[in-house]
Amino acid sequence: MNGFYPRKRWSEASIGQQVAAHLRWRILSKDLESGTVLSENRLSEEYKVSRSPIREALRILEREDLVQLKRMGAKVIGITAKDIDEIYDVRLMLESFVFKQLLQKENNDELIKNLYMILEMMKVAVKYRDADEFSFRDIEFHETIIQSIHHRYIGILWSNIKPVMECLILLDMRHRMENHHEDFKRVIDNHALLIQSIEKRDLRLMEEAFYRNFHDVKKNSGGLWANPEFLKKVTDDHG
Amino acid sequence: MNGFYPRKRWSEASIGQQVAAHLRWRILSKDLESGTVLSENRLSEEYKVSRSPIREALRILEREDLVQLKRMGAKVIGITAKDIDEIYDVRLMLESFVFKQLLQKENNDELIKNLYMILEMMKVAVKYRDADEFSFRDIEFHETIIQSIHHRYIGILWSNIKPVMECLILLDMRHRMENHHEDFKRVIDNHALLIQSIEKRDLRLMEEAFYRNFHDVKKNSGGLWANPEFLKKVTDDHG
DNA sequence: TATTGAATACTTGTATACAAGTATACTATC
DNA sequence: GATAGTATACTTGTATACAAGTATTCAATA
Repeated sequence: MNGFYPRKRWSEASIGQQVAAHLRWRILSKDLESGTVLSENRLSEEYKVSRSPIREALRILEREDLVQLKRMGAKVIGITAKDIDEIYDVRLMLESFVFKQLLQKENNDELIKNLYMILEMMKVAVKYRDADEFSFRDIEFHETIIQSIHHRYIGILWSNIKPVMECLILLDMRHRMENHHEDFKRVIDNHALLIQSIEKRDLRLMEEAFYRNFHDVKKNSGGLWANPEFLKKVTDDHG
Repeated sequence: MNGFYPRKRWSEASIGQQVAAHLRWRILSKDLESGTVLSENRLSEEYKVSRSPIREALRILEREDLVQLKRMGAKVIGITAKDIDEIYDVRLMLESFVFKQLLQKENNDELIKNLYMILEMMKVAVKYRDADEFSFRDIEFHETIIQSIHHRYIGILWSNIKPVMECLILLDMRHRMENHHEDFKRVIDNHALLIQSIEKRDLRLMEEAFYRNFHDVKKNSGGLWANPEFLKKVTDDHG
């Protein structure tokens, strides 16, 4: 398994949440193949905990559509290349919504300041080649935008896709940091562009920034999703 | 409490899901006031079941942001008038996204056929003054649109807001059926307009249909949200 | 009177026990 | 050999037991 998460305050989470995070990681990194059937008892033995937290974990993953709870065991659903495209689509949808709301506010200075600060931190993370730190800052960047309008249901929706995105970005960034370090400049630039679009209230610019990021992340560059081996695994999944 | 749900195959759901549905109803119908602290033990006694399903129920409601799980008890968050506005916003966002995807398909006949069928059923429900049936068909109508593009994460997001929307619509429609029966013609018309916009691939028409429905549902007509007494309760909540 | 401190009651998180249902494997029979 | 039927092992759903931690209450003391 790809080294799992950085131990980032997991200690204060319940065992169920920890197991969920671990299973999520295993599913998204293809350690657990799609179609695998998980039994509460076996997981209970494997993780050396009782069934209660295991059940909690499976419910969490069910909500994220990573497993399907059936009469007999929890079937791993996993994620395909198409799904990865789609989850980025959804984030774009959320941020477009937010952007339009921001246009109606007279003052977004606070948000812009925060975004620039996060951007600086992303640069530092690149400088020190810390893929994990970069990933978390990346997530924080987008979360900051999305939460800036204090829209309850937008927040709920975001919280629903966040864990999966976090895993995907971590996986991707770790891969890039190893193999395609030059990518990060482009990613940074795209984020800078995004801030500027908010500053200038320029919808076109925002869409361009998104389009570029979309392209850079998923197609033209050396991301994990462009890795034929990984992609094959990902594509075969739902076959 | 407002009569609760019609007993619609609840039997096959687990106790936890049933309790969650019941609590959701109590929260959204303001039977349980915002700020109330629920204890697993007390709920366990009240519903005459063990803590296991109660815990499951509370986790479900936490994901829907209806309660906040704290160290000591689960605090009811409830819902405000602003929240109701926002959840409709979010559904509009989802359906706009879907609409744009539908524009790229060459053939939406199947979807359109299904929508017309559901619309007919809504008319029948009105004719027989069955508010519950109407509500479920209404939900089904929108769900049919949203699921039509088979977009995994859009589906997940919808499943997240669906239970709350279902409750809200049920509450609202029951109220209208009693007090403002004439409203239903307008609602039907708006839905017909929405189908036509898909048929004609007319984005403007869709937005108009949405705008009308939005207005009819929440502002100009005799819905529950226009009921000063209920609205006061709703507004005071987060105070 | 105000404050400190201990006892108590209540909270959640986890482990375990039990019940009901399902798939599987094996045996007996045709 | 094929099939029907039963026994067994495994599954989830629910109930209960136990542990650790927190708020509250109430009394003793400054």
